[in-house]
Amino acid sequence: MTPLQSNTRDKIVDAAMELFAYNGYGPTGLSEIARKAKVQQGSLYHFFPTKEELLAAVLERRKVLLWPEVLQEIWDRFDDPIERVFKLLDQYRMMLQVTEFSHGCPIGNLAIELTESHPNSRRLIAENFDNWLKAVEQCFHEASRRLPDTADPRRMAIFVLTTMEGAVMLARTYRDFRAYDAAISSLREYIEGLIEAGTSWDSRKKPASRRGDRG
Amino acid sequence: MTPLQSNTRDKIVDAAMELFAYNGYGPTGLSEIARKAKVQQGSLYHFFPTKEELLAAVLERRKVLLWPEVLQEIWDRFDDPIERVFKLLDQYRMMLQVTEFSHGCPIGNLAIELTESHPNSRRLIAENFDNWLKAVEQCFHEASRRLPDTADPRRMAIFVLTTMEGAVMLARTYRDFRAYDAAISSLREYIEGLIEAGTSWDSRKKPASRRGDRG
DNA sequence: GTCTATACAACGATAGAC
DNA sequence: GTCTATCGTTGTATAGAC
Repeated sequence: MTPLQSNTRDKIVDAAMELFAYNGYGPTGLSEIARKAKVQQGSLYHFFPTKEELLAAVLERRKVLLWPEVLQEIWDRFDDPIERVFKLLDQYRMMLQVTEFSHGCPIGNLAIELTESHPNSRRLIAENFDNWLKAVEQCFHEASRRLPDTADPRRMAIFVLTTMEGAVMLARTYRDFRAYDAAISSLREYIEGLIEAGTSWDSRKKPASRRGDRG
Repeated sequence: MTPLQSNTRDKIVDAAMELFAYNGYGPTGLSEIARKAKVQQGSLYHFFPTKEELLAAVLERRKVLLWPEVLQEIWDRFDDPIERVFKLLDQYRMMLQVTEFSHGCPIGNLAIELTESHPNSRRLIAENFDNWLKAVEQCFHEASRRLPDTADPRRMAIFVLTTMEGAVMLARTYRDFRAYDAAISSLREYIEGLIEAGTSWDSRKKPASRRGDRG
């Protein structure tokens, strides 16, 4: 009912968001969140009766931040949709490098930690993945002129996401980029293979369907 | 110095292994482990002075179990190395199905939970990945006659692992197999594309026979 | 809406009898 | 090597004054 959003609430969500990404949800104590947010622990319970409601607010905020904090700069700087996808993968690589492998994918981390034990949060995690997938799917949709008719933008987006999540997991485990770079280069090979197939025997594409498929 | 391995120790490691896979390392209490193993909590500290030493024993045991519990049956039933890889991926799918998405990859879970906070265990987790990668790499090495010379078995194995880990993560989050199946089908498309490339412009490669042993 | 004090449970780890 | 009792800490959540 208050017309103005309380600043305290935002500080709490921001602090929790960072700590959940860094330490995980379970290991992060509410007192730690209050300390980092520089609010009193009582305020915390004023806005979020339970820890899991705070988690929900964090996951809602992550959904909002996908565009301004993850995609926007890349989308502004690069117009080519395929390039956008690989710049996005570069960005996760840079994040690993800058943080010395201490930050992984904040959504992927919570997915593994919480899907089983916190069914309510599972849905919000899925929505975060959904939005990410939609953005990447849109890239492949926009590049469809270069791709075979059989190429499925949604399926390609899923492949990009699974590769990224797996690659981040291995980079953090090995604390180097060998596996990460290997996975991304295979993904690139796959997508460039599709582009080749899409432009070679189909260079004047899109008028309608044509035969000529595999074999 | 005891010539005979204590049975109590094994019971503890087995119970801990299962609970760590199911609930994670942090959320699993030592009393819970003792209860499940049906030993007294004192015994636990007799064999493992700290919880992290028990974790190390669990991760060492996972390394030992890779062959008999994950690979052997598939390797026995299927000779074709490419088929072995995809049957392995099928097996993770079946595990998800049988456990109703409650079990993911036990190593991947611990990787994300512990790489940052438990540097000592990180090395053992990496060794588990290494052994898995070696087994899959060996498959692609054995199939090299069907693959282009440029194909790198190690890099392909990494791609299989990242895809599997990402696919398991999404399956558990969505609690259905749409993303899992999409990712695996893209991976299959990638690998079959390599096989096509390997046999088309190179069909008389490597003197050995390579004629229909599929199925 | 802020702040202090505290209830109540669970945790990892330890001591010491047997 | 087994078992019980318990220490000291930390966790989430609450109560109630202001």
